[in-house]
Amino acid sequence: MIIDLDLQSEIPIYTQLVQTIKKGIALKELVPGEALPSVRSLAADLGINLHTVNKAYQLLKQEGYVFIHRQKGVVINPEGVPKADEVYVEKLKGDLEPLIVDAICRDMDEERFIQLCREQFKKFR
Amino acid sequence: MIIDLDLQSEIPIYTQLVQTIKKGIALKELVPGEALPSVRSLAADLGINLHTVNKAYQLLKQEGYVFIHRQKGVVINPEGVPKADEVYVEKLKGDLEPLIVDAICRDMDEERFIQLCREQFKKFR
DNA sequence: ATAACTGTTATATATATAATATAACAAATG
DNA sequence: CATTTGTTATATTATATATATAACAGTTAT
Repeated sequence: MIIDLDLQSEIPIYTQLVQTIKKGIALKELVPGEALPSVRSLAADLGINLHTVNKAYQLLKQEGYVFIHRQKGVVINPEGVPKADEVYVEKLKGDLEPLIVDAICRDMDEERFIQLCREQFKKFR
Repeated sequence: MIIDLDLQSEIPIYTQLVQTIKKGIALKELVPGEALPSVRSLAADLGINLHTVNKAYQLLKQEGYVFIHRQKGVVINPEGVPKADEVYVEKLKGDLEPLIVDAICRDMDEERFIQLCREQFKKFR
């Protein structure tokens, strides 16, 4: 799995890590039950601090993406990622709003916006 | 125009301000050519610092949402907000990706996602 | 003219976040 | 017994956020 970080980005490194791992799951490059590298080895591979990796893992755990076994390691949730529930949908609506507000202000057609979404979805099939 | 800020939010105040003003434009509560409050009066109304308001206005200016006349004031771009161009579309794709990655990981149906987008669009018609 | 108002610039401070550097701990594994 | 796991703790640096004051240079209204 390729993880290319942009250390100059305004997006925190741990956020980039979280997104990359989620993308790996969406692409099925990472499957339920699969072990992730230890915080130390991944940090060494990426040339970053182990606490930065740990923070990413903790966030993934909090969202139900991974299980963390104290003396074993980090594993993609064997049950699969928790399904979309009401809390998640409300959060998604809140995240979508500013994107759609921008699109409307810039006079982008609803159907064009939808088309962009469909193209993104297509990348994961 | 109602601006309710959440000072405890992890979202910076100036970002909340930018989003609220953009939403006002999308809802046509704010129209091209319309003057916005001065940095001082808006800051006083909201109980925040004038530099926080100024930062929001500068970002809106940078994105072409407003014009700032040095000794006159801030005005919604009379020409209207710049249309969606290629740069914008690329940025939108990048902003959509993490939302769609999450949706896919949580096994949300593409059509359900689209449906949520359409509902958001409906709020602005 | 003068006072009040505009955005702008400058300086300083306080707080929080992000990232790093070390070190040590407890439990499991080789 | 040494190594590896995540965890916890402490400290430091840098940056972002927000505030507080003050002053400046034009513009507008009185």
